[in-house]
Amino acid sequence: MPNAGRPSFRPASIAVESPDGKAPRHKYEPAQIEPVWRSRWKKSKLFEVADPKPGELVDKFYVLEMLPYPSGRIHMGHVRNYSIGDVIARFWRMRGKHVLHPMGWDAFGMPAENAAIERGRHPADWTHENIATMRGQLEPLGFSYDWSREVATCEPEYYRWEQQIFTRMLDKGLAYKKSAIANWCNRCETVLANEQVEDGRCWRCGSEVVQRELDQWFLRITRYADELLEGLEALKGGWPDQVLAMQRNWIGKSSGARIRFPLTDEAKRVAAAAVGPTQTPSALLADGLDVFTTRADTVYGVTFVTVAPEHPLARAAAKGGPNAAAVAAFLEKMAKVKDQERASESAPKDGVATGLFVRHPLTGADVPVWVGSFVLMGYGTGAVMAVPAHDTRDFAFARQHGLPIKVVIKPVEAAAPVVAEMKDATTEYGVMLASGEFDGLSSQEGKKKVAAKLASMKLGEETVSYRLRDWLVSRQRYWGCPIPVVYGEDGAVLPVPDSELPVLLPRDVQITGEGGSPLVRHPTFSKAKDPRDPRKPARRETDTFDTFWESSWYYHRYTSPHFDQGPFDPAVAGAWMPVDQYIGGIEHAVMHLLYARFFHKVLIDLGFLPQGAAREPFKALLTQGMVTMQTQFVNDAKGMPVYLYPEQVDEGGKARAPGYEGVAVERGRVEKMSKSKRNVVDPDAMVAKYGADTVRVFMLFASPPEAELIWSDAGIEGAHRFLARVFRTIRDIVALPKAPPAAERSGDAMALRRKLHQTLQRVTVDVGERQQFNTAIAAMMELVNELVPATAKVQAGQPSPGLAEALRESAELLVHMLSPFAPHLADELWSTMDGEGFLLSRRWPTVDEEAAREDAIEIGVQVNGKVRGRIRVAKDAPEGIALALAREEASIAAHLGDKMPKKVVYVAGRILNIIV
RNA sequence: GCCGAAGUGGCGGAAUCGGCAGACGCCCCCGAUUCAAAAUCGGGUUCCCGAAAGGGAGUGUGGGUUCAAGUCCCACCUUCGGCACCA
Repeated sequence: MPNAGRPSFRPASIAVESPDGKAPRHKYEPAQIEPVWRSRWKKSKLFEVADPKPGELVDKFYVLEMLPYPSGRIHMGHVRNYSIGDVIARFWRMRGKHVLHPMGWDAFGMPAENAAIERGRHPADWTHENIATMRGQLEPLGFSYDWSREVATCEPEYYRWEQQIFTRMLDKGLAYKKSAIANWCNRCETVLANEQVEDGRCWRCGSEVVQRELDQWFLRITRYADELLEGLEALKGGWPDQVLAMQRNWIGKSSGARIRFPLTDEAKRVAAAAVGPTQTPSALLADGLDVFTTRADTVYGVTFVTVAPEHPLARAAAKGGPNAAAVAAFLEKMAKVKDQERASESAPKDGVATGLFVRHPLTGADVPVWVGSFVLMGYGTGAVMAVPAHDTRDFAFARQHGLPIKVVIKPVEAAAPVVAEMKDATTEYGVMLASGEFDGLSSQEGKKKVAAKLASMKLGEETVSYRLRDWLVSRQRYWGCPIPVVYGEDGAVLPVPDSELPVLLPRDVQITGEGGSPLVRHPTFSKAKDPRDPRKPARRETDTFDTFWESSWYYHRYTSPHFDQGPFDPAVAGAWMPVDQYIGGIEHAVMHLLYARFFHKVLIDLGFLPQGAAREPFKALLTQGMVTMQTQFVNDAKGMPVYLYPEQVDEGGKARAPGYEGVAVERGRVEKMSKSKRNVVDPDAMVAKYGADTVRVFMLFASPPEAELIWSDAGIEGAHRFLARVFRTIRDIVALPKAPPAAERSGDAMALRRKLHQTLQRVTVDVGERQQFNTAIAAMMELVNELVPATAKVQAGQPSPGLAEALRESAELLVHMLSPFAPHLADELWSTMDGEGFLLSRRWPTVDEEAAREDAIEIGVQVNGKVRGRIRVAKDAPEGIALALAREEASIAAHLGDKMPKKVVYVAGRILNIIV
């Protein structure tokens, strides 16, 4: 973009006369500078970006920060996230990219409902107020958002489209209903979120939480399991390896075999009796008990079979099996224990015998069926064949319950273990034994052959299993997007037709936290008409969507936020997508990012996006760490900690809180900033005190983006001092008398230019490639540390040809480099040097490689691996020269003595190591 | 428990590909400036021994590979993130 014709702006800062009447001084007053520049940016619509026109070749760059939940006030974690995003957005715009940088609100969610319960506020009012407050808090930080694209997900203009997407998913079989377990409080008659369960009790009334089955909506994300897994390959390099690993493990693909153990007659009878005459038996029990195993080679070592407490056979055994009472008691006990604890390896291997038997598919032997705490219904088939000799958990279970152990694998070059002497299972691959026709085969071979044999008997097959489960999207809550379905009198599940969308969330509800979802109790909401025949009544679905739904597609909506013919304009979305840089907390590494990836693929497959669109929505991902701070507390009469806000502690470490005045404050651990621990710093107060630029620079300087950031008041002072130093120094440079151009450059001038261009090089790489903003700022600090004495030298009139020009060049390049970090200050300083327009509209400066070049560098010289001195040599000096120089160095010669070097290791430009 | 990270001076951190540990900032100390203070400017600042020159130790712990390890390998400890209804 050419800069011609742009007006220059007047500086907003005012010169202050010093009281002694000497030269006017300039004081860095952010409060004077920042509002002026923000209003100039706004007036010129600097941050609004036009959509690429069809067919136009645009070098676009989509920078996206995870949209916030409007919880009430902005916290430092948001400020950090958005400061990182803003540096990236501004940097790439200066690099000539056409940048999209939007912001919005993830406005549905539980806290709004909790506020309604606790304070009687309507969730809609509470949410809208919070959005207004938080938008107001973001404004003074000077982020370069295109606010004309703002989105709030609780608006019908937004959620109507996710209703439409849902009906399309329903058509394709991607959405379905099945029974699932939820936390249930009998007293409040309501479903509880996991975080609302404290020690197995309801957080509100304290009564015991039970597991209850409900018919719920699921999305078939498992259909995309393979693609979600394989897609990770394409993200290598752009996404952190750790996130890719977490997603890979979450999907948890494992290859193995499904093996069917036929039921004995008695087991069949018990199973049939339990399901009753009208219901068909579960698919899991149709012709036998299916297990999933990755070790088909150990099938001859099966001594029992373990099923999950939720397994249909366990249920049946509890109702009518030979050991029904004990099984029923066990099932009741397990209903109160979370999967996480049940599956833990150190957990007791609780279990109970069902008294039922199945037949071994190859030997025909009767195998007892047990119910085990560690078997999870959600994985595989909810049943495992137990091979205690070769599986750690089965081994522990067998020992605990006195079940037989049978060795069927031996190491290749050792004898088979003796059962009586075994202390643990031997899980390594080896050679099969005591396995009939398979004896002598390797584990790898055996797995295939066993599976093939079972397949020929129609009692098994090779298969893959995923840890990933289908996504449960139903919530029995009010403040969410209504699921657009009605149920006909005949029980038919009927999607709401497009013409009747959106299904509006009614405003007139009673929110008490008791008696189930407010939508169920609403007088008219659930009363609907049958779309097939409007004369017939139908019952409307009262569940709402999981709020991960909204955040799974919002990044598309930003591309055409006002489009009213569909969720987004496919052409515009196609032009902007994929997101080039996504930035957010590491806590979203698995769920949000997996759901969003899934949605993006579904949107393409449903035709909402062009078929040829890139199948991964986020090309690059930056996961930032949390903002933490020391907690401080005093002890109350019972010795319990009473946490204090930072402002409740005076400099002497004494409390100022009511009731605890003057009490010595104890310092607790450093924890994530949270209201409950009161270790919070209000962004507003910091901006008021130091200015937005200082807050931004500190956030970026204090830690690398992916690491935890520990807030410190002293640290922010340092950031402020740096900016004040930049301000003063550049004003001093601008005020220098103009000298005629020097014909030659002094050593000082060359050294300064070298530092300048090396700094530009470092900042360019640190921001553009490494995304290490702390080191970029450190580099600029180093430059300023050299500008200060150089400026003083010129001010003092000491001759140094070319230095004044080098200083001017430095000032000019520095404001460009600094502008993504401290945009208000940079534009202000730019205006004092008669710069045109805004820095954001200018091009990022180019490194003068010649000026940056370093001819001689210092390298360390080691004697026997210990550094004994340093020499200054050319970067590519040959070994002979380096060695000769080293010998001349007294400190090195002293260590060498007259010993002959045994070996010399020389890496040019890095190290010289002499071994004697 | 499982999956993924992190651990470096008094503090936040730097060291980009195995090559000078501690860049930059904070704190603290000394000096200049000032009637004085703040601010600013200059200097010092890993620890131990030493007056100094210099020497020794040192990147969570224990081992290993290497001419050379904060960086690679093995084991362990501690802290943090996620674990499917918090977002």
